[in-house]
Amino acid sequence: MDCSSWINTSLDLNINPRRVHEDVPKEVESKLFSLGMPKFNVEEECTNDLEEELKRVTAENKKLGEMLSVVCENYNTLRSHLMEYTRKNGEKETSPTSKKRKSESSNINSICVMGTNNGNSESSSTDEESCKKPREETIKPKISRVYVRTEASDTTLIVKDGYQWRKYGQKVTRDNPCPRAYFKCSFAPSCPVKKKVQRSVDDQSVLVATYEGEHNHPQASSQMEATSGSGRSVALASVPCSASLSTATPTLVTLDLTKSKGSNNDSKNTRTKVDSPKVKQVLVEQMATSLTTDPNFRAALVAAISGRLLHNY
DNA sequence: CGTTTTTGACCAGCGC
DNA sequence: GCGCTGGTCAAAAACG
Repeated sequence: MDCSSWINTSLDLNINPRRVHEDVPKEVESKLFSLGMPKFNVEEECTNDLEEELKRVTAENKKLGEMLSVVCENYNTLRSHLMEYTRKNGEKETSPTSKKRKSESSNINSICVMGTNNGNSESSSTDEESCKKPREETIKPKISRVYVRTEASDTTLIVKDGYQWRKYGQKVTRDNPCPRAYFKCSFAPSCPVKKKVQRSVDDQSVLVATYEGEHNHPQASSQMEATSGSGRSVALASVPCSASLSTATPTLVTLDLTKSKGSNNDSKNTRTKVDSPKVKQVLVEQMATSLTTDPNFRAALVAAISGRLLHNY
């Protein structure tokens, strides 16, 4: 259920800013201050207060972490119940209104991605069970359904799945006020695959993508990166999901995006999951979000910048 | 200028 | 046969 549970995109940076501060000479400190950066306060009378504050914040952080894990656990339990329920409902669904939908519902294979579609979402809760299997394995039935969590404010009906799609229609359906978008695979002219994307009636932050048919060509994403200038269908399938920060010295901060994906995680199981291009994409987006929102990463940036300045002067 | 998106029109299946 | 609905087409607009 929770993709973040099988691969941790948080870098868990262990930066100690105080150590940086102690190494900064006064002239650099004043230059940093003139650049608008906060002046490092190393006065002794503040140290005790700061340590107390640090302890308090650490304890609070720990408590919040425990609460978060409980909430995630409950969420995952509820989600598994929901998936089980929808799966059973799908089996019962034998009397749709139209002939086309009859054939559609006969062999729908639901996949719940529930990841961040656009990288803006802070949600780290994903469907682990469904993430375990790459879509290529579950596309055997002609029709499959994928659920993708997006920002509720995001009005686009774009589901990034590594393929290149051309929108050919949009329609408001009776049972859902949100419009349904129709896409054809545009990577290969002969590819018969179609995709319908519509927001869920129950939860409008969830996009429901219904795939019809099978691709008769390899996934476009890796070739797209190299050959096409069109950035409309962005996929980062080939980017390894590895980032590391060296904190051995306060002056060195390294983002290692060149590591092979295998070296990132010992778990064989996890590696299999990461091999799915869709999962990779979600991971990369989650990692980008983690980086930009992680206060530790910001602290590391400050350390790196101050360290660089220290070297220059 | 080529490609993609938008959107109104059209078509086919279904229920009454 | 008629109306409703979902799906597709294609011309125009938008975009890079």
